[in-house]
Amino acid sequence: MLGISRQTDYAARVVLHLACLAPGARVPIADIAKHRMLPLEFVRRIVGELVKAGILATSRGSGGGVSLARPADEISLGEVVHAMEGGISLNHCVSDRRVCPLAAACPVQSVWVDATQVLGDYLASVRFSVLAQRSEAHQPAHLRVQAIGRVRGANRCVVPLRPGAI
Amino acid sequence: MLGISRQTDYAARVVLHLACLAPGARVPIADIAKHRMLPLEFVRRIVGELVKAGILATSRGSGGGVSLARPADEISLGEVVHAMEGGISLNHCVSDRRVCPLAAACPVQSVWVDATQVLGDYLASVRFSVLAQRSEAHQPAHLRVQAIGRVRGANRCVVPLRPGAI
DNA sequence: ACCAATAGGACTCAATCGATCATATTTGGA
DNA sequence: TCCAAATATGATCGATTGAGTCCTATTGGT
Repeated sequence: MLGISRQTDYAARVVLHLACLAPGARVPIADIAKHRMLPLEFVRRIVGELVKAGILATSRGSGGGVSLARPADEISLGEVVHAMEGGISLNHCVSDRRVCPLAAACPVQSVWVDATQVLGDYLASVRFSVLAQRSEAHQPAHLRVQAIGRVRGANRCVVPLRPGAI
Repeated sequence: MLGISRQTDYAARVVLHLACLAPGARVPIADIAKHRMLPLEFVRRIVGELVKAGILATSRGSGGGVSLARPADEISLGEVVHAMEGGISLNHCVSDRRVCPLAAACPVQSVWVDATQVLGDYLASVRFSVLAQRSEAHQPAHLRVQAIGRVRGANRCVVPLRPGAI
């Protein structure tokens, strides 16, 4: 089946979870795994990848946790897919023409290129700020409250709350 | 890397090869593997899959070989991808919502559905008749001649030639 | 100084992918 | 009738990658 890996699926849910919280909120990985029903140890590795990609930021120690490295508005689903899958390239000849000796005369090559572009453009157009808004329509505010519960003095980092959010 | 498997790549080239020949032409698998520079034994298995999917037809015995099961105009790249990959479904929750307990409230699920649709529609719009025409622009007629060379009396099947071809 | 909470990184296990080999089966022609 | 030419099928195999687990390093609080 042509599709994303489990890791990418989970990664998207992790980022979505953080995007649903107050901007800059930091929560432990275990919280995310619990609320989104994901295997804890696996989420650890995924978070590591997303940190390397500059999408998430972490802090260790008591009171530490995970937060978005940038505003949710500046993170696209395409970026997460790119980070976890190592890129989108429907066929090898898309990223490197030389792998196929017949590429110069191959009419399919350009189709793979176009299809890759079509898919990539679509995913890049989906921003997590929009996804978070849609999510709120379904799940009132209880997820946001979870983050606020551990804000006080957490790891010497003042978490900026949304205006009006208790 | 998010992309098709090697099998699908090869399958597309096999179908393209046949689409470039005279309509209904039948050639041995070995010929295809040789001209398209593909591993012979692997092409055998791929052809088997494409036959099951109703895209190719084979005949055994001396003079046997492979041919398109339908006119190239009625075969799309999407169909080949579907046959080889077992479908296009960017995430499991696309083909079966129940695999994710949070699907009902998940704003990403609909994005995977849409992205799957976008990609599938594009690939379905690419027909091999068009690809074959583009190919001819690059490679004059030598591939077609290869097929004609073994047409006479082949497997008691009269191969219809394109008008004007030798 | 110690302890508990937390992320980071190494590691294991199994499934899948890509490719090959060996054998059986069918067909046309000498 | 027999042989050669072809595909069909199933077993096999190594390498890669996916999914999941365990141990170690770091940090903040008491």
